[in-house]
Amino acid sequence: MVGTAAMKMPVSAPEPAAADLRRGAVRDFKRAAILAAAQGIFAKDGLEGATIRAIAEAAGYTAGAVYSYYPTKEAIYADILAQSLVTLRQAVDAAAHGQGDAEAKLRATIRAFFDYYRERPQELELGFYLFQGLHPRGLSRDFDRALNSKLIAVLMRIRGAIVRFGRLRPLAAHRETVAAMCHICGVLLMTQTGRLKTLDSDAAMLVEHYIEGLIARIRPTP
Amino acid sequence: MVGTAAMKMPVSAPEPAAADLRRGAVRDFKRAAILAAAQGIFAKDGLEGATIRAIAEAAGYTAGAVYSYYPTKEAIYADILAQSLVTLRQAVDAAAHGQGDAEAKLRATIRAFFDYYRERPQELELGFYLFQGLHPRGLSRDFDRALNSKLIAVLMRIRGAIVRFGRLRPLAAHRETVAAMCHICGVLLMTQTGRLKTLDSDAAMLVEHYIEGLIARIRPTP
Amino acid sequence: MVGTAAMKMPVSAPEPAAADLRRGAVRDFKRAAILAAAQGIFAKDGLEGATIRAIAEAAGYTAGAVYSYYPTKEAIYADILAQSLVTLRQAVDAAAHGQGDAEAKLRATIRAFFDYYRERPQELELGFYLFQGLHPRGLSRDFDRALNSKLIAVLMRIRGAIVRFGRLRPLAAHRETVAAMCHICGVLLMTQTGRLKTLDSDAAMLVEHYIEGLIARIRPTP
Amino acid sequence: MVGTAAMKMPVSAPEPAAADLRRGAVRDFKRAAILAAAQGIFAKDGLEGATIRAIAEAAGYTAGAVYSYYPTKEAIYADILAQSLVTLRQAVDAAAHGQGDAEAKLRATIRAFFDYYRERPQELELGFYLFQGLHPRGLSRDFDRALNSKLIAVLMRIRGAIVRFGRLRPLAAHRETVAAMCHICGVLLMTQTGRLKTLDSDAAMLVEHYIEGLIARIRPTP
DNA sequence: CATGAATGAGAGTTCATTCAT
DNA sequence: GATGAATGAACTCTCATTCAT
Repeated sequence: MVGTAAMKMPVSAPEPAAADLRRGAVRDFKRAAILAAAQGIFAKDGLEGATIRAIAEAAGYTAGAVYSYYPTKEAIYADILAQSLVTLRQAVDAAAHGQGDAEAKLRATIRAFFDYYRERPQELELGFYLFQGLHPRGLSRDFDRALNSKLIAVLMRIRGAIVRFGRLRPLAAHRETVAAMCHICGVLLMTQTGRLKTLDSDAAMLVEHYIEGLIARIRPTP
Repeated sequence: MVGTAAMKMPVSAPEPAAADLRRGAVRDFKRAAILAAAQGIFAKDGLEGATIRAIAEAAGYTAGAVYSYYPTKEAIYADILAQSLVTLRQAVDAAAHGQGDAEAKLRATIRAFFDYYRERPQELELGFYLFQGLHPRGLSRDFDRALNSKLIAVLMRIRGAIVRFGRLRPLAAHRETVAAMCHICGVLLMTQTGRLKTLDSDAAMLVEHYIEGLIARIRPTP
Repeated sequence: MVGTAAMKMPVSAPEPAAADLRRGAVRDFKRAAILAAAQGIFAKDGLEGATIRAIAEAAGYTAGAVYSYYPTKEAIYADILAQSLVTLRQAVDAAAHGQGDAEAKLRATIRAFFDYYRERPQELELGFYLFQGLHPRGLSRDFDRALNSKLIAVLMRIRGAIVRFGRLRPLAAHRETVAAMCHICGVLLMTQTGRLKTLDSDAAMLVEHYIEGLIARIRPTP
Repeated sequence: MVGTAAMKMPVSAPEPAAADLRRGAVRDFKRAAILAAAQGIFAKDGLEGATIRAIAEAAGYTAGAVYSYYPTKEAIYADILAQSLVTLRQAVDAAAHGQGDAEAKLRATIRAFFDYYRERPQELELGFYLFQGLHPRGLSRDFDRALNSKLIAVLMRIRGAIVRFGRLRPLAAHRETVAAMCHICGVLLMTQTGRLKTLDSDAAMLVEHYIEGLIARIRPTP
């Protein structure tokens, strides 16, 4: 019977499947190691300043070895960015999930967006490279679309929180969503580039200030 | 007298001082030509994508000639940025100058900041390169300071307009100033990188929206 | 007996000798598969343009596996060439065999030489690579000798046909043989490289023309 | 007056023009040096085996320097080939020019073609690379055409000699021309690749033999 | 025997920069 | 001051080959 046979399986021919699984896992692991190394190098040296050799070395490989995991320097970059946006969305989701009422959810959502990048300056920097690196010969059109859809997924969370709290009409909700993203990104930009420190301002405080303004502006009148 | 000296100039052996002046003027002129060419190339190809050869060619020179005017590719970049910030400040000044009351001045100041870069995407892009290109092996510490002081000069204009309109205390005024700059920069970032277009939003409208909120927030109670 | 051994083979633990035989046969089969794949790749990409990976893939293997059958890329190439020359000789033999008198045999022999390569541009191309690729770090001296002996075997067929028809003395026969080969090779060279097409000439007609001249030249006077 | 001014020219501003001339000559000289070095390397290592570094070194330069003379490895190769064909035509012309009657001119023309390459095995080898290297991704279509026209120019010389001697009709003359070229090329091919030596034949004798046959075949009947 | 990871050498090409003229 | 030649280091990417599994 199938059951019996299945129980025997581990005995007679278990290794191929198990070996394949293991091999796949090892491969994924190494790929991730390269990715991690690349993230550091990219953040340190920029999209063009980074070299495959540096990435490989940081991951404990020779340059050639990297090419069995990624066909191109840009492909590594693309992978990092895509994963980053997914993690960001998860972070935003998780933050909102732990809150009670709509106002708390809205606050948490925006804060999560900000905190995510504040805690990961490397990923922020990577994003900035993209922001400007697009025209030259940035990633492919396909990748650009995939990226945008991931970014929009995050924005939808913010928008949802705004609508649930403020009961705004679609257009107004959209405007507030985009404005919030712009503001946060602006603050992050200034923080990351060291301009804010010089100006003796605290990024987190600015974000709180913005949230207060937003809440006050869209709070539904009873 | 100046007149006499000037009339002698064209002849044959001008006064040493006059010759120096002329030579200096010619030199400045050529320098400016290189700068203008570089601005186009940098904006088109990025900080690392741009080559000295391309810049030189665009300016009608050979690569070697550029080195008589700038010791380094980065130095050219630095010069462009510095000049850009000066022009920005002048633009902001001019905008506020043409207005009547404090509210109009405040609106005009913020709009001028935004418009300046909206109309000069090249200079904005250049700024972005700086924002992230600083760590790698960006410009020298001295240049960084010079840059900051120029940026602060611009911010002082915004701050002044806010104070004159809102009569805020120093701390609050500072916070609103920085927040405004962050917001504008965020909007510009999103515009420039094409993210806003996708999101179907209008940059100018976002700015107006922000100005409304700001005015409402800090309008002195009668 | 062979029969007994053969019947035992499929079962489980065959006689060592039989197992060796089978293993050898399987090995030869796989070797041939790699050879066939390599022939296509070599012809398509050239001797240096071809990669072991491409050959392996075309044969359904990975690069590493190829090394179980051939120690070197050049060795594969050498094997292809050797087999090609054997097939050529067989083709020439077969063509002459089907003919009646000496004149017909001579015509058929030369035509067969020409037709063989005209119908197999890949093998011709391979030969050209050899013709020039020899010096660089071409095949070993041993292989070169083996190759020559195979080529001479073919020439002996042509020589035989010439002698049987023309009753020439050895020296004259030799000269005509070599001249014929040169002529055919020249025509093939021009055809293969596309020079003849441009010159609006027909390869086959040229060969026939040459055969006519040869026959006329050496026909024994009655 | 213009005349006077012109006579003064050498005095006042002669150097620019002279310097330019000299500079141009020096450049041409260096270019030629690189070409000569490249010819050796290409002949030794083949079209793909040759490296820019090797060529540069043989010419006493660094790799980068070569690129200010040729944009590409293929461009060097193309230049060599083009020049070779021009020289070949000149050699053929010169040979025929020194002869008296039509028969001597025909003999001299064909011999010149053969001798040219026999004395320049490097150039012959280069040509063979082309003959086969065309399909892969050989030189550009434009270059291929330019090459063919040069080759045809040579053939026209042979054809002219044949017509003047044999008074053949166009079609027959064309056929004999192409056949002669094929034959010579075939002999050269066998010589160059070392096959003839093994076969104990003398290339020059083969060519003479062919010429005899040709002359006998097309000699106008009185 | 076959795989796939990994190496290490090397190729073409580009460029900032230097320097003699 | 301007040129153009030249250097030398670097980069991305490719591949034959080896070897543990």
